[in-house]
Amino acid sequence: MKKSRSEKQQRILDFIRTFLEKHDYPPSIRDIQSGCEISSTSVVDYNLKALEARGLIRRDREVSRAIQLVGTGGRGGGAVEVPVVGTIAAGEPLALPSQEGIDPRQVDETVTVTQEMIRGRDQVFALRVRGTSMIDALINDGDIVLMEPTDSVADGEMAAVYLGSSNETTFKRVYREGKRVRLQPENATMQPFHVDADDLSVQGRFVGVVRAL
Amino acid sequence: MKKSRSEKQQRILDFIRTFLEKHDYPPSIRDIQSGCEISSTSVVDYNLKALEARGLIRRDREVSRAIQLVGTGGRGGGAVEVPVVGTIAAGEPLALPSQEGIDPRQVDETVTVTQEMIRGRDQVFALRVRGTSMIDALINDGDIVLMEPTDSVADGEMAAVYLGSSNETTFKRVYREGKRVRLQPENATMQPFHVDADDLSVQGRFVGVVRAL
DNA sequence: GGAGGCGTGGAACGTGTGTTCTGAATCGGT
DNA sequence: ACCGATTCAGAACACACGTTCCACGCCTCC
Repeated sequence: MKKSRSEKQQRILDFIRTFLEKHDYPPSIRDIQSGCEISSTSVVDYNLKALEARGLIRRDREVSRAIQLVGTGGRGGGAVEVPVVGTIAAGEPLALPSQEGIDPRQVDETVTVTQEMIRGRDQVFALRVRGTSMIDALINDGDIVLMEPTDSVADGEMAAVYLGSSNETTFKRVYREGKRVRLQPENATMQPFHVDADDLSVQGRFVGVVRAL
Repeated sequence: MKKSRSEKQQRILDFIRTFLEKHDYPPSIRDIQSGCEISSTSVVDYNLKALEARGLIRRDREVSRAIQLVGTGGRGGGAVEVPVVGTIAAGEPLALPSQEGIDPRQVDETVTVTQEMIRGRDQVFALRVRGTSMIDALINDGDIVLMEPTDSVADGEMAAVYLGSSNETTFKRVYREGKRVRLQPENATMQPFHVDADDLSVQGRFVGVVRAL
């Protein structure tokens, strides 16, 4: 009576999820055993190790109930971890990771935001802002902006744009003016400047800001 | 060397919160013991029972790590519901509920913020800001500010203050100047004004801001 | 058929962990 | 100063729990 390899593991995973939802603390090995009608604790341990190897959970050894879901957005709550992938400033280059599939585990810094801040948007990442060029848009030096990957924005939107000729990335409002594009700071003491539309590629659209406290 | 009754319990509560944030599972009694530098497990148990009696946590007996936060926002997962208790603006009165024991269930509107925004502070409430008098502090019309109840603030802090003679509440930076107090807007086009220190009572200290998207 | 890998059963071991008990220290009010 | 209530210290107990070990059935491949 063999079951497919992942079926039992999937069942364990679901049990952990519902248990977590119900109790707000993770189940013990023996909770899983009785909850999934498994005959032995060693079988549970065996499958938990497999799940950990697959990266679906994380465990702390020798600690009871030390099971953490890492698969579907951590815990079901209203909070989301967003990776801070770098710093953005006028006049400085910024290397962005590949747009798709940013792995939160590869980024050592993350910010926690509520789901309503990203409103269901996918692949949101975050950038630390350097400088006060967007101060009038209430974005200060040191703030963290949430960005949604895209390659085009509507007129007047705030976006992170890459300028090929000068190899730099900057954060401005973007206005199309024929074949040229106007990059407008939100700072009364700064002047807008214009670049060729072909020289510019949009990296991401502004979604929200998190104040650095 | 006696500490105030709730100080140790507050510390335990904060520790549980941060532990939960870091590990995604609740701490054991001995985790709390070492984390809060408490000498005995029985003391932890004693205070946990007190916290449970006050309704701030929930526990399952005979089960390890079965501590659930119920006080501020249910789950410890990083998101907290903060009640929006009113609107604050220069020149308009505002009725604040009793400082202590604001019941989130009595307020129909709440904002969801991450726990790191309130950093373990207790009794945080929120106010919707009307007007642009604090625009230079990056607080705009329509934004929601998080406030911590207090009756005194350090010089230069932003606070919600009530002026008895004019029966109004306003949100400004507060500077003591002898027997008078200077209320300083954060808007270059506005002038500060002064009130008698006796006429002023501090309602809450600025903790953070949530942008209205 | 034999070897090896994989999933399973059952049991035992060591320790992590909640609980409880006994006293002492501290606090608050009369 | 006295006394009850509260809080704290330290130890011990009982068991919940993660871990490990060994044996067995099942499958695949040579």
